[in-house]
Amino acid sequence: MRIATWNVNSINARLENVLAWFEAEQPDVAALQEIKCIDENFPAEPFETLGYNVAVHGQKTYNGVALLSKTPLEDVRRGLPEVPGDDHARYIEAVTGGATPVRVGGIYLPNGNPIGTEKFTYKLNWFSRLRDHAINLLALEEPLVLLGDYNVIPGPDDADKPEGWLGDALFQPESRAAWRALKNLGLTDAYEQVDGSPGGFTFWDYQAGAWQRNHGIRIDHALLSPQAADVLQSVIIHRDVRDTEKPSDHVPVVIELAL
DNA sequence: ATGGTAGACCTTCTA
Repeated sequence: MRIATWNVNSINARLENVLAWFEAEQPDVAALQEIKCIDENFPAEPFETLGYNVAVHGQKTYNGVALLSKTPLEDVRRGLPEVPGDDHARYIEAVTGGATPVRVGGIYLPNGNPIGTEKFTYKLNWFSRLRDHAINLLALEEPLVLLGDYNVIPGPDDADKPEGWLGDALFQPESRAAWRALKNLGLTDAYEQVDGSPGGFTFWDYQAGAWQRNHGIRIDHALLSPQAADVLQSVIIHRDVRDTEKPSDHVPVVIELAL
C-alpha cells in the first residue's frame, strides 16, 4: 500500500497538475493539505473517476484538508478533538485499506509565523492537541500513519541553509521540541527510518529563486505507529514535481507499507 | 540589502 501526502496550495488552482500526478502514480491513499476551498467546491468527480473515495474537511480561502483512497474511508474524523473557537480545518482522519486496514491522519500544522505572536502560540497549542490525540490513537495498537505538512524543520540537515531559518517559526527550538515530543511517544519518522540522507527536501519557496538554488526544507513528514513501522518498505520524495507546470511549493511524499 | 512569488479575493492576509 502506497500512501501519499501533498500540500497542493489550492486544489482548484492546481487541479490539472495534481490530476496528472495521480494518473501517473496512482497512490492507494493520499492526504492533501491547503485545498483552500469549502467542502462543496472540492473537485471530487475527477478523483472519483480515477477510482478514489473522497473525504473533505474544507474551509474558505485558507487551510482545508482531504483524504483520498481507493478503498472506502471509514470512521472519518474531521478536526482534532473539540476546542471552542478553533475553526481552522487542519486535520482529517479515517480508516482504510484491505485485510489489514490502516488509520491515516492528514495533518496541516499551523505555520506559526511570525514568532512572538499569537500565531506561534497557536502552533504550539495545536502541536500539543495533536500529541494528546496521538496518545489515544497509539493505545489502539494498530497500523497508524500521521502524515502531512508539519511545518517543522526537524534539524539542520533538513534545510539547505539552516542559518536562514533561525528566526522562523518552522525552526524554533520550541517547534522542534514539540516535534520530538510527538515522535517520542513511540512514533517513527518514515524518512529517517529508510533514507535519512541530508537534503531530502519537500518544500521550496516560490520566492527568490529558491527552487533554482535548491534552497529547500524538509517539512512534510510521515510518522508511523510501531505496527506501521514494522511494515515500512520505502519513502520517495517526488522532487521532480516541483519542476512541472504551475507547481505547488510542496512536492508529494509517498511511503510504501507491506499491507 | 529586507526583496522576491503565489493564491484567494476586495484590499489585505497567509504562506
